[in-house]
Amino acid sequence: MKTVLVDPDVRLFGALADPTRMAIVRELAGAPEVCACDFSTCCDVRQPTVSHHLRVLREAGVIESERRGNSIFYRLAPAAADRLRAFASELNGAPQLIPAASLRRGTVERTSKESAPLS
Amino acid sequence: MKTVLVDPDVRLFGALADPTRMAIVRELAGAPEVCACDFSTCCDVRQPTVSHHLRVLREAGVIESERRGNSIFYRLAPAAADRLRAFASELNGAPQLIPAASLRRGTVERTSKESAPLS
DNA sequence: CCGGCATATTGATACTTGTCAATATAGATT
DNA sequence: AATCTATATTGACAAGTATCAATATGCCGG
Repeated sequence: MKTVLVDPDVRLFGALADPTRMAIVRELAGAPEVCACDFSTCCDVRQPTVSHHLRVLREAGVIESERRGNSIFYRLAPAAADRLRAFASELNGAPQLIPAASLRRGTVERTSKESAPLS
Repeated sequence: MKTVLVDPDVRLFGALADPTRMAIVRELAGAPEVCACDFSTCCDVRQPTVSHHLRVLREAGVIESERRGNSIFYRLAPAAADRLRAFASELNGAPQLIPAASLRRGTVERTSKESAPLS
């Protein structure tokens, strides 16, 4: 499997980038845990499809599973929300090497040819 | 286009669920803005592919663009990180209707047949 | 150990998507 | 206007994925 070749963040976002899986995740966000058998109804897909999506979510680290008797219960992985927040911080908490203001004045070089000031 | 039919969050995660787009986003996280012409080199794809990915990211609300002369400069949309954090809160800040402890004691009913206590 | 229930896997199919070469569009410069 | 540079669009193709029916596996109760 390519499983290990993909960036964990890309993996995480890929897991959340499907309407059925989003429905599963939102269902899990509203309860401490949910039996696998309950997703089929709420997501309007057949059982094998549910099973497939649960696997994707689990392998991406979004959910955790626990067998109890015949049933398997799923819950959100505690780390999932943290990983999202960490990525969010990566976005706007970035080390600002060059102050945006100086760029606006055209006082620093650019990698591209264009160097006109901002409109 | 189905454009408007898809959940905005699914759209957002879909935009981040590709290694090339992730590279673009990370590049943008390290600088106030980047010229479109610079992504082709850093992401090792041809210009039309870069253009395609930039469109996906823009339509998902991840990035903003601004034309300046011949070039077009891109930067991260300020709201992007906030949306990620909001979703993260949706995950673990969920309204806990039933205290997890009572479930653990088996004092409430479940939608499924299984009702054995957690291991 | 057998039948029944819950979940997983397989195989097939339709749809989506990432990529590129070729071409089009838009702005700037001469 | 002609042309150059930068970006976008188109069309084609390969690869990936979501879905299902059919089937397999695993667990429990008799």
